[in-house]
Amino acid sequence: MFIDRSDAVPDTDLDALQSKLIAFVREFGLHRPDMTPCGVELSVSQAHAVTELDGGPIAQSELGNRLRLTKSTVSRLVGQLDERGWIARDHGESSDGRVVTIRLTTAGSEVAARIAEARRERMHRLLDNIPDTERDTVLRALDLLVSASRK
Amino acid sequence: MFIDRSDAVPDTDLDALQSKLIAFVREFGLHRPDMTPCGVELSVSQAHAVTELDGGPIAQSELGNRLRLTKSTVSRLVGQLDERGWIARDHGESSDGRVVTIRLTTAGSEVAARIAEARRERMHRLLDNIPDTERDTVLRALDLLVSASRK
DNA sequence: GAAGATTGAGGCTTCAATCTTC
DNA sequence: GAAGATTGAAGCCTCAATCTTC
Repeated sequence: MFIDRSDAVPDTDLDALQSKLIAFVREFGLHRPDMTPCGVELSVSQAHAVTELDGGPIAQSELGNRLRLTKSTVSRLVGQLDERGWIARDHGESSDGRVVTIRLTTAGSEVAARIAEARRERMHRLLDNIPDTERDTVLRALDLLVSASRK
Repeated sequence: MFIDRSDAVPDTDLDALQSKLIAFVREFGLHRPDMTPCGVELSVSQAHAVTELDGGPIAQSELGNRLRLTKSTVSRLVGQLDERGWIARDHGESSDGRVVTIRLTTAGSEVAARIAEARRERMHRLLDNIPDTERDTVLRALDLLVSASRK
């Protein structure tokens, strides 16, 4: 009993995708969680969290869902952002007494703006190294990879 | 004094690339270094190392270069693989007494084969969710991203 | 009992300092 | 002094257990 894949993906494409994905992860430094992205003095997750919170206050659990992080990770992450004075924890926002709502402070919003600018800089450097005619290709390919990963 | 970018990349593309890249990192689980990839009981770096060593024996420093990992990380990584009996450290391979050569043991080669198969499975699931006509697009886009990251 | 949040223990990676060899 | 390798200290993330609230 075996799986028939004669009509599916050729092995050469599989090997190519593997090596290319690994190469990209390494080159872009995605295997360094505590690396300061874009030259800003914070971790990758802290940057993602602040960016996400810049869209408005959300529940701590929801932040975890969007960042794909565990409850414990989010708890400590939020604690760090709180110590830095970048976020505030509201405990009476929801009718549910268990949920903690996170919102950006004024200082936090300023950090979010700096992060956005720094990250835009890095993306700029990246896109500058890609031919104009290929940029749409890259953007669409990332869309395909994201949606394919979700399934 | 400001930078003129009228002929460069539009901001909409920058924002798009940012969010797409972040989304891909999260969806594909790239922010979890110790996650067992492809269902195999080892870390991401261990899997990468074994895969790299499957091409033949190399110096420990060279392994670090290919994996984009620090000397200390590689030292501990190699130590773990040695404890598991998957690699062997030769110390007289090179004429240089400082260099340590790493080679896969028989057990290590078997692990490499299992990893390759498991990763191929995952890539297969990923590619199956991408339309046939778009697969070349994705592969070329990854090439562009890797080379653009290197510069 | 289930869900949101927190805390303790352990793994992965980095930086800095140290040792050995060149 | 420079380069390869190792060890100590610290940050980030996960799992498991615990507490609170529903």
